[in-house]
Amino acid sequence: MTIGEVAAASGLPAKTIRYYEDIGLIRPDRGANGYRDFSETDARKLVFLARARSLGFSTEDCRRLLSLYEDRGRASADVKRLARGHVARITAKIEELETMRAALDALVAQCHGDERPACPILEDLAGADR
Amino acid sequence: MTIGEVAAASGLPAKTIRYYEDIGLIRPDRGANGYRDFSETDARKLVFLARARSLGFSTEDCRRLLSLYEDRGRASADVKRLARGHVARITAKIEELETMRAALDALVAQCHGDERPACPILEDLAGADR
DNA sequence: ATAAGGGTTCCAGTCACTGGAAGGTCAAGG
DNA sequence: CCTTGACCTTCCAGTGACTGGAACCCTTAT
Repeated sequence: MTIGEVAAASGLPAKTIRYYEDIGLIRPDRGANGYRDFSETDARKLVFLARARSLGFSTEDCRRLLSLYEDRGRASADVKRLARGHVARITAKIEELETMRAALDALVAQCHGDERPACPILEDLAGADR
Repeated sequence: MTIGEVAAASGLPAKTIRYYEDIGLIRPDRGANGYRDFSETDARKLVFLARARSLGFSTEDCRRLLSLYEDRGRASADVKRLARGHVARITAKIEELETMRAALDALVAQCHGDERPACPILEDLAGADR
C-alpha cells in the first residue's frame, strides 16, 4: 500500500504517518522507486495509533501500547496501569479547566458588558482584591 | 526594580518575564548597566499577566486584555466578549476530555488487569469492533 | 583577589504535528 | 514522445509558551 492508501484507511494525514516513521512508531518497507510500501500490519498499527491518539495518549504512551500490543506474552495489568495513569492525567486537566471556568463564569456574570469602562473582569486580573 | 524583584512580586519566573518582553507584552526600561528596570506599572502588568495566564488566557488574549486594561475609554462589552470566547474554548476542551475519559473508563473497567495477555483496551485500540 | 549571587544574551529543546518548497515517479491522454 | 496531474520524496521552518543551559557581565562582601 502507498502512504495515500494507508492515510485513507487509517484517517491519518500522510504527513503524520511520515512523522510516525520519523519517531520510530512504524517502519514501512520501501519500494524500488523509493516510495513507502505499507504492509497490512503497518496499516493495522496506524489504525491503532489513530485510535490511541484520539483517546489522548501521548506518542510515548502509544509506543508502549504498541509494544504491548505486539507482545503476545504481555500482562493486561501493564496496559491497565498505563491507561489508569492516563485517565488520572485527564482528570487532573479537567479539574484544572473547571476551576478556571468557574472563576471566569463568576467574573463574566458580574460584568455589565455595556459601553462603559467599569469592568470586574479587568479589576480581578489587576489583582483588585487578592 | 530588577527582574528578580518583579519575579518575586508577580510570582512569574524571570525567564518568563524576559519572554514577555521578547513578545512585546511589556517594555521595561534599562539601567546604565544594561539591567532591566521595572516600573510600578510594569510590575502591575506582570501581576495582571500572571493572573490572566492562570485563568488560561492565551498570550494573544493577554495582549488584548492588557490594551483594554490600559484603555480608559474601553467598553466592558469588549472584555466580556473576549472572556466569553475563552470560556467557550475551555468548555469545548472539557467536553473533549470528558469524552475521552468516559471511553477510557469503560475500557479500564473491562480489563482484568492481571498477568494474562487478553486485554479489551488493546482490542479496542486495534479496532476490534468499530 | 575572589567568590557568591545577581544580571545579560543567545541557542536549543519541548510536543505533535503542519505548511511549504523543490523535486522525483507514474499512468493517462493527445 | 510529450505533457499534465496526481501522486510520492526529502528537508526546513513554524506553532505556543515557555524552559534549560552555556557563556559572559555587574555588584557586593569577604
